[in-house]
Amino acid sequence: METKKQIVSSTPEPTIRRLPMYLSYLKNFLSDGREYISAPHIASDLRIDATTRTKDLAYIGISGKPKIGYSVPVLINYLEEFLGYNRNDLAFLVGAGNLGTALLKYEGFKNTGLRIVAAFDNDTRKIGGKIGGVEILPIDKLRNMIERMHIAIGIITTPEGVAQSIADMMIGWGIKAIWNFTPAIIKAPEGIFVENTSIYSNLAVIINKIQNQ
Amino acid sequence: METKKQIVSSTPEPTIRRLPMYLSYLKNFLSDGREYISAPHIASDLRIDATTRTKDLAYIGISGKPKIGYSVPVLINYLEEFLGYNRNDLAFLVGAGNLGTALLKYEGFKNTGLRIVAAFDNDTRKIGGKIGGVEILPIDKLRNMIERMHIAIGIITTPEGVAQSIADMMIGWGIKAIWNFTPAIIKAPEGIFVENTSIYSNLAVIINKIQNQ
DNA sequence: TTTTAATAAAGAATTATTTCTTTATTAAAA
DNA sequence: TTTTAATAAAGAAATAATTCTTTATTAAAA
Ligand SMILES: NC(=O)c1ccc[n+]([C@@H]2O[C@H](COP(=O)([O-])OP(=O)(O)OC[C@H]3O[C@@H](n4cnc5c(N)ncnc54)[C@H](O)[C@@H]3O)[C@@H](O)[C@H]2O)c1
Ligand SMILES: NC(=O)c1ccc[n+]([C@@H]2O[C@H](COP(=O)([O-])OP(=O)(O)OC[C@H]3O[C@@H](n4cnc5c(N)ncnc54)[C@H](O)[C@@H]3O)[C@@H](O)[C@H]2O)c1
Repeated sequence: METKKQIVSSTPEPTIRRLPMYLSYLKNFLSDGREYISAPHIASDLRIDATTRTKDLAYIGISGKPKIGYSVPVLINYLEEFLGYNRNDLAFLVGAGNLGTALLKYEGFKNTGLRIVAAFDNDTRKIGGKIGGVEILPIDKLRNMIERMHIAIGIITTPEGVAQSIADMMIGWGIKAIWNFTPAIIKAPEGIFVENTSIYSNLAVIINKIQNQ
Repeated sequence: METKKQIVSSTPEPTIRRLPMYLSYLKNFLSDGREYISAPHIASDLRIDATTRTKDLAYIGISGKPKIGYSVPVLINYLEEFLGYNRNDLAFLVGAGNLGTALLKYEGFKNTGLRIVAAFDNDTRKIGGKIGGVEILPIDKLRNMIERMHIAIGIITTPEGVAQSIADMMIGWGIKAIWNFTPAIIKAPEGIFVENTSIYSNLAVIINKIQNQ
């Protein structure tokens, strides 16, 4: 039987993961007052092959001028647009513990399009309080709130053991993407996107490098 | 001119990043009381191709039995050994703020080989105190402490702007690997390994997925 | 025993990503 | 102007990683 492969000409994931790095670098560069930057320049600073970088930027639809390079402010604009920093994506966070608190207090999200509009916990001592200006609500309000506010992104910072059940709830009530900070492997149906921020993966790479000198 | 390519037959990085996932999954599986597990079984649960998984496990030197699968306790042992969870790798953390505090309090590191033995900050209100049982020391003690304790791993959770200067210090005094949680791009000489845990990269992937439905 | 079916292992093919090479463009210098 | 050199863009090649295919192994069933 013949299967037709669907061609989804989208930006490669490695590219997407590199884009915030360019943005951080360029903002820094701009603060030095320089207006144009060239591919080889970025490449040598970032230790990425110049071609890779040129292609990354081509994906987001910006081109430079030979002999001159790219306009840094334009580049920054394009990157922010592509990364959705001009959008306003609302998210809920479940698990206002150590990590949850750090995320709720995190100033860095202000520059991105992400806004955590409420947090949920099952610890009565936390419920009713505010962290980083965000209210902590009882977990049984989650359903109503997701449905009412059409929240698309759910952040999970609960203990590993309850992560799947929280995810199931979120998905059931309409969340489209889950940002999972726990080591749990979240199972989700087709169409629901799960992104893991796994500190253990990073640690594994570090330890592996150290072991092999 | 001819250049001879050095063949470093090491475990691929994607594999290394997946290993902690297997470990988490298998520990969970073990708690159900089952002793053996097969490749297709893991594969379907983890939504990774069965071959990929078999190859991943082959890299860490474990083989299964046809018709039976792998012994879960043995698999767990091998994974923990490979990931260095039986080692005792000492680390320093610089920047005892929101994120630093979460990491210092994090119970999860206890199972891994990583031990954060001291934290450093330049905020006099924090210095002298303890977070998660770890002492907060003044930043100017960093040199002496790294040299005396032969610390190999440096964790950076300071504001982005000072990250490079902290890294330079760490490298100068003998740190071999830097775990950078800031969005800064850390420049380091050959031989010093820098691992970035970049929340922005994760966010970028999520937003990109949402934008393209 | 012999057969069967589940499974691991090895190898081949495919796909994705990066790096290298060539060509085209253009601002600045001659 | 014309030439030069820096650079982007396009295309080709190489590399890395994943997925598919075949073969070998082995415990359980017949
Ligand atoms: N602390 C870190 O630095 C860090 C780093 C990486 C990953 N993580 C992971 O993040 C998760 C949280 O870690 P932490 O250190 O913040 O733990 P924590 O115990 O401090 O926080 C967990 C929070 O979840 C709440 N909670 C528990 N069950 C709940 C439920 N059923 N519904 C709603 N809320 C519930 C708790 O009340 C608590 O506030 C863990 O899975 C951990 O592995 C933590
Ligand atoms: N908070 C989060 O959830 C989060 C998530 C991802 C990444 N980050 C990144 O982690 C870093 C820290 O974030 P945060 O929210 O914890 O910020 P924070 O301001 O709470 O913490 C920064 C800490 O660094 C200390 N510090 C500042 N300059 C220093 C110096 N020169 N030497 C030693 N210590 C110094 C400060 O005193 C403070 O304690 C930032 O770069 C941020 O982008 C934070």
